[in-house]
Amino acid sequence: MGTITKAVTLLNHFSSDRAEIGLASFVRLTGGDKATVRRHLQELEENGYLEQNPETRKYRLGPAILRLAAVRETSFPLRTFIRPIVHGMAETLGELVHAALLQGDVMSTVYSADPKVHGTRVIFDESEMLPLHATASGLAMLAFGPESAVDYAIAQDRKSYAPNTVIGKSDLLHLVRQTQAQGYSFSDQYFTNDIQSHGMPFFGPKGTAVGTLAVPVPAGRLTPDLRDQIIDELRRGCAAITHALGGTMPAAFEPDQPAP
Amino acid sequence: MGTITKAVTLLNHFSSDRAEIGLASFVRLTGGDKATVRRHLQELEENGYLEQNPETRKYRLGPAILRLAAVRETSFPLRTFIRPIVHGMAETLGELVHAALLQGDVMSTVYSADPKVHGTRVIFDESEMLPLHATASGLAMLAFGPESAVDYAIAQDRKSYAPNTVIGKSDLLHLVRQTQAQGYSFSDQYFTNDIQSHGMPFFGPKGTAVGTLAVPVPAGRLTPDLRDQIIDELRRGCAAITHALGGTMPAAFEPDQPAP
DNA sequence: ATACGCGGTATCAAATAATGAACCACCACT
DNA sequence: AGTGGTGGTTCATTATTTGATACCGCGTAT
Repeated sequence: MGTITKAVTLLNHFSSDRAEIGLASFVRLTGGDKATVRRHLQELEENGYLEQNPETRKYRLGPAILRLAAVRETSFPLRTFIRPIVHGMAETLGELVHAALLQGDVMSTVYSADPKVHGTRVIFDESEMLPLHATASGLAMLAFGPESAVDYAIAQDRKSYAPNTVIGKSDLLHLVRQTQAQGYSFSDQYFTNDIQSHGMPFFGPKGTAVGTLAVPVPAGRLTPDLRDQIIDELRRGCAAITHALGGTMPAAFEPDQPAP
Repeated sequence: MGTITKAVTLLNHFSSDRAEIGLASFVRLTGGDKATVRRHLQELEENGYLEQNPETRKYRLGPAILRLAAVRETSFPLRTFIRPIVHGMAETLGELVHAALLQGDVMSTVYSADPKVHGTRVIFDESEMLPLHATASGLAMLAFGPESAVDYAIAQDRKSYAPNTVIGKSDLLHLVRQTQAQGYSFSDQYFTNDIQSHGMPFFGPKGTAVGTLAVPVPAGRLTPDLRDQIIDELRRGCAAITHALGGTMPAAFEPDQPAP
C-alpha cells in the first residue's frame, strides 16, 4: 500500500458522526504506528486537508477540501445537475432518495433528499460510504458497472451489516445476475434492519454505470404499488441523469422510458 | 518534501479555469518525472480523489472530494454560516465580497458573492488561491493572524502579480504594521491591475485571525464614501462571523461595533 | 503521589516504497 | 517513414518511510 493511500485512508475515517478524531483514535482505527500516523496527520494538516481543533487537539477536515469541492462543482457540476432530479423524485414518492457514485470499491453519496412527510423516516448519513455487496446502490453498481467492481466485491471479505446481509460468493453473484435481469436492485434489509431499498444505475459516456439512485423505505411501508412507483421514478431519474452526463443507457433500460 | 505533500500538490493545480489536466501537463507543472507523477495520479484516482475523463484521458477532481466537503460542512458548517453574511454585504455594497481562510501560506476562498449590479465587475475565481503578500485578504491575515504566516511571507520569494505588487521585505513589513494600526488592509492594485481591495480579518476561539473578508472594486469606482461604507460593512461582517465561530475580536475592533 | 491516557517528540536500523531513464503504442501532422 | 506529441509501462537502483523503543509534559481519575 502506497503512502498516498495510507494518508488518504486517514481522511476516509471522517464521517458525520465522526467529525473530529484524535491521534490515539487514529492509531486505533488504522492499526498503524503512532509516529507514522502523526507524521501523516501533520503533513495533511500542513497542506490544509486537516486542521486541529485548538481546544481538543483533535483533527478535523480542513479548508482545502472546500476549495477543491468548489473547483469540482464549478467545472463539473454533477451535484448541481443531480440535486433537482433527486429532489423531484423525493417529492413525488414522499420517500428519501439518494444518489451515489462508485468510488473504488465503495459507493460515495453525492446528494440525498428527504421529503419529510412520514412519521417514520429512513435515517441516512450523507457522508457514509456504502458497501457494494450489501446495499441497493452497490448491487445496482455491481450489476451494471465496471467488472472490476464485481472482482473487488467477490475477492474481499464481505462484512455483515444486518441479519439479512448476503455474504456467500455464489449468493452474491446470483443476486447480481437477478439485478441485471430485472433492471433494478432490491435490498431486503441487507444493510439496515427494517429498511428495504430499490436501486438503479445511471450511465456515463462509456456506457458503464458511474453511479446509482436508490430509494430506501421502512420495511412496513413497501406495498406493491409503492414499489412500482419507485421503479418508475428510478427509471425516469436515471435516464435524466444519464442524459445530463452525456451518457448512454443500455438498451434494456430504454423501452419503458418514452420521451416525455 | 514528503510523498503526501507531492501528491496533494497535484490536486492543488486544479482551479476553475484548469479543471482537467493531462499527464504531460502535470509533468510540466510539477517538474517531476513522468512515471512518478503517473503513479501519484493513479493512486489518487484509486482513492476517488481524481477521476479520468474517459474521452480526453485528462484527470479531474474525483467524487471523494464531494463527500469530504459534505462531512466538513455537516460537522463544521462554516460556509453555511458565512454565506448569508457575505451575501448581505454584497447586496448592501453592490460590490463583490469574498471570504477566505488561511491555509498554510496562502488564502483559500470559502465563499464569494457578486451582486451583479455594475457594468464593470471584478472577475473573481472562486477557486484561486490568494498569496499573502499581494492581496487585501492576505495582508489582513498577516497583520492579525499567526506569526508563522508572517514568517512564511518574508522568508519566501514574493512573486509580483501586477506593477504595484509590494515585493521588498521592509516594504511588506511596513504595510503589515500599517494594516495593524488602521484595523483593515488596503491593496492598491497589488494583485490585479485596476482593482483596489479592502480586507479585514475574523477571529477564532484562540483570538488569532482564521480568515478574512475582502471587497475588491474597480479602481475608478472607489470614492471616499464607498470606502467608508466598505469598512463599515467589513467590521459588521467580521464581527458576525467571529461571533458565529465562538471567537473573540481583539479590543481594537470592538469600539465601532455597537450591538444592533 | 501515583498511575493512566492523552498528544507529541527523538533516534535509528530495517523494510518498503518511491524513483527515473529507457521503452512501447498510439495518434496527428508533414 | 519521420517527427513529436500524447498516455502508459518496466525494473534495477535509491532514498524514504516505517515502527519499535523510549521519553516528555499535561491533565485527571484513583
